[in-house]
Amino acid sequence: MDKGFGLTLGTSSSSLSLPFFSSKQPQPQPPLKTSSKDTMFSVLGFPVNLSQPTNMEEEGEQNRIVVGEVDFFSDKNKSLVPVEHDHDHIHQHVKPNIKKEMVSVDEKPHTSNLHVYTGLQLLTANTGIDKDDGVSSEIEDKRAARNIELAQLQVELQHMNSENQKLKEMLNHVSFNYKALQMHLVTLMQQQQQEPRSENTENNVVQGKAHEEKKHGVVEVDDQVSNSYSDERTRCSTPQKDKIEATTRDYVRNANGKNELAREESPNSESQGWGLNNKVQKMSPPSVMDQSNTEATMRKARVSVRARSEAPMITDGCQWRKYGQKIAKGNPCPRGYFKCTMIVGCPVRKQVQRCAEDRTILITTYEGTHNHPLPPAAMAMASTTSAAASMLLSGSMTSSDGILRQNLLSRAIIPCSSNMATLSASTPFPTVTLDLTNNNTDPLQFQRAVHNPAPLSQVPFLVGQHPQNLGVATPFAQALYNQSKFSGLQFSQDEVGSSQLPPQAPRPCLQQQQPSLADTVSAATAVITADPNFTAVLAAAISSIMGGAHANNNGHNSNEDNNNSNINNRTSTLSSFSGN
DNA sequence: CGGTTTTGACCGGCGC
DNA sequence: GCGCCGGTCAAAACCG
Repeated sequence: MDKGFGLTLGTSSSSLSLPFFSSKQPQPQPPLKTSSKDTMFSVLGFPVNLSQPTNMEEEGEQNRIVVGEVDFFSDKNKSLVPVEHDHDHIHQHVKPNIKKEMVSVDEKPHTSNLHVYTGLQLLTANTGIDKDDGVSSEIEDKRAARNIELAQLQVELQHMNSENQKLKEMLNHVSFNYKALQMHLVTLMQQQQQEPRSENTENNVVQGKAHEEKKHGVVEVDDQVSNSYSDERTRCSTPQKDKIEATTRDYVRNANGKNELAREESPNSESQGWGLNNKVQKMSPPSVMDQSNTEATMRKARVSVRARSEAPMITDGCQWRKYGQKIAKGNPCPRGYFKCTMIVGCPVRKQVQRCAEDRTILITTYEGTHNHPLPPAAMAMASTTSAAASMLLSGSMTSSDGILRQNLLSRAIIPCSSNMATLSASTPFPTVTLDLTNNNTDPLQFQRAVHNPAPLSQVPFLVGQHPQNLGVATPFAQALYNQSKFSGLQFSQDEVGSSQLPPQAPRPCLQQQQPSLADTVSAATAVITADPNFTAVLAAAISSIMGGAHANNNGHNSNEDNNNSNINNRTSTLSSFSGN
């Protein structure tokens, strides 16, 4: 049964005075009225009163619509089409109005003729007018599907909006926590500045040493970190005169415009970014020694990387300036000294020297933490060295749990710990040595070769028999992998060419593994990142370290700060790692 | 010409 | 106290 629906188009005050025509025959139209049965809505901007079935007429397969005195029908496309009998009339009297109103409709955001027709369709559905016509029902199905799709999109949009809102809230929460922690840190620092350093003074008395960084003109106070190492790395006390002289020298050099020297002469300048007054620190040693001492220790902590490279220096993304070269004892190869020149005042330095036993091995030792933003290419290595240094320090506490935590982290990062990297607390500076050469089966051996003193203790640190696993599973390894990519070393034959190697040079073991290494690295990355437990385990390990650091560094908020910052470093590296 | 490298000198720690 | 050694400085040389 064909059913149409009648529409009465009118204004709020009166019906449209449009000539009436009908496809069939003119029928008297009732005046615009709104009854309880009527449904008012808008078509093309006109208020439309749906009054059924008074104006409904039979129109074959088409839906007959009577708009005011104008008779319309809805064609297959649901377009409102006046009946064709009087086109001139339509064009003359109706079409202009319709066009005008359609334009006005289209100009409305999110409003279109489709909506109008959809409204009609919905009205059709709401009014219970069925169309059992096959074509119309097909169209209806399509439109229904479209409506469903639209509804789904709207739901999805709402969902995304709510999710976005949640993310905003999370961001605000994190920002708030960050600010709160920052405030807490500042408060603790201020409190500590006011407290007498009785604890460390007692330590100094007990040890009979008041450690002073003579060259820096700053007293270095022993803390747990320095206690944990041999006395080799502690400095004998010097009279106040030396400090004054050193400080005076700094100021003289400052007057000479040697900014770099001024920075170099004072490790405290590393704290300038934290808003601490360099001069005040020099003049009031006890109050700020925790941070300066920690930073000094951080600067002393080193990360040594062994990698095969024919290049004079591996590319790690940072800019370096060579400031010296020495022939070290026991190694005919000169050792180059480099400073980071990314910004003036960056405390990071590195030493580059070829291994005496195997000159294809390049030993790069990093020292310090960058105090400036790093390019992405340098991020991995910088965060790795920083994390390594802080890990070294956090694990070097006097309490045994330092080692415990260290192992925990290492095992969390690399479950199958082995001998790829070693940690030495016996050298003058605590050093983490990472071997990428895959040559040494005995890390202690090369450790002794690199560091003259025999290790008092070697903490089995990270890493697997398989450097492939190392390559991505740790921040270290990620950085090393990147580093090798940067320097074009062993990990890919395509990236640097093996032509850099002298023909007579024996192929490194790792290089023989090159073809499979990159693939293995990718596979390992996929496997590890696919493991949901990995992040959890790592987070637990970091939390453990942080908790332990808090316990151990009770009252030593500079260490806490370092730990926090380094946790950030680890996290950033982890993020980049996870992003692979 | 400005930045970088080279290289001899210098400094401080440490062992004898 | 002296010498050795690692690390740094700074003037000169070099380079783009």
